[in-house]
Amino acid sequence: MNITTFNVNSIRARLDRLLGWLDDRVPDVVCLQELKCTDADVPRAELEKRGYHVATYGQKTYNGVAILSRTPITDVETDLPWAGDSQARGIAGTVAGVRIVNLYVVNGQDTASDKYPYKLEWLQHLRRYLDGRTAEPLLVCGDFNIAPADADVYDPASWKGQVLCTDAEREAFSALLALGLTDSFRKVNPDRRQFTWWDYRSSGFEQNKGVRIDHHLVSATLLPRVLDVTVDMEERGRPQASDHAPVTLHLV
DNA sequence: ATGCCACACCTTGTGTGA
Repeated sequence: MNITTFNVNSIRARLDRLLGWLDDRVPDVVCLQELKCTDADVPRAELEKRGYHVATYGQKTYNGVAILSRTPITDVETDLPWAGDSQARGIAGTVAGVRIVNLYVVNGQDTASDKYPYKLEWLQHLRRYLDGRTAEPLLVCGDFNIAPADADVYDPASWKGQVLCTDAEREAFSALLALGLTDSFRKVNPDRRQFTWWDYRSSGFEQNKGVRIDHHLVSATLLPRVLDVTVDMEERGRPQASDHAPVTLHLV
């Protein structure tokens, strides 16, 4: 079983690429972020035609998340991590006995922006939501907008103190792990320098100037099933690609 | 210090992303 997290940066603008990628890779489960459209505007029929069950939590213009699965998705939950959040950033569902929480974490824009304290508040709500849920086979994946360590950044000096890399964000990430979750990529590849997002500007991808911000966190009961985590660099290099690469967790 | 690119918006420039 494989589960991909992919920030598509607009499911409508990316539809041809997304469908081409699905036809090529035939993934079991796909967690999408940044749909940038309402549930009604999600091209559901195109996905279902390919054999996917589709659960969405959309929003106009910004945010929006979805889970696609070749087998049924049960117990779908939206409005994560708390009901008072007005932004569509979290959806959960159970697939083949694995509880999957798909997240589009707040970017934060800049430490001086109001969006930055909102990001930290959002992460606190996420921690509260996940607390007590890590005993089951749980996968928390998505675009975390946090590079957990300097090893996850192409130029740590230039990123120091910048949003995605601040101490407060990294502490919030560690606090999630402390609930009983493991950063599966780093567990499997302790020393590998691999990014998941590259800036569209200034040939970021061509120069491999990226950051690792898309993650698969697994609970202790799921960890023994982890085989590998791979980043689809080929897809990121294609014309009209998202600025994120699809990242796939391979389970036994 | 700014723009560099890409996307949505009932667009013709602005906000946001990371």
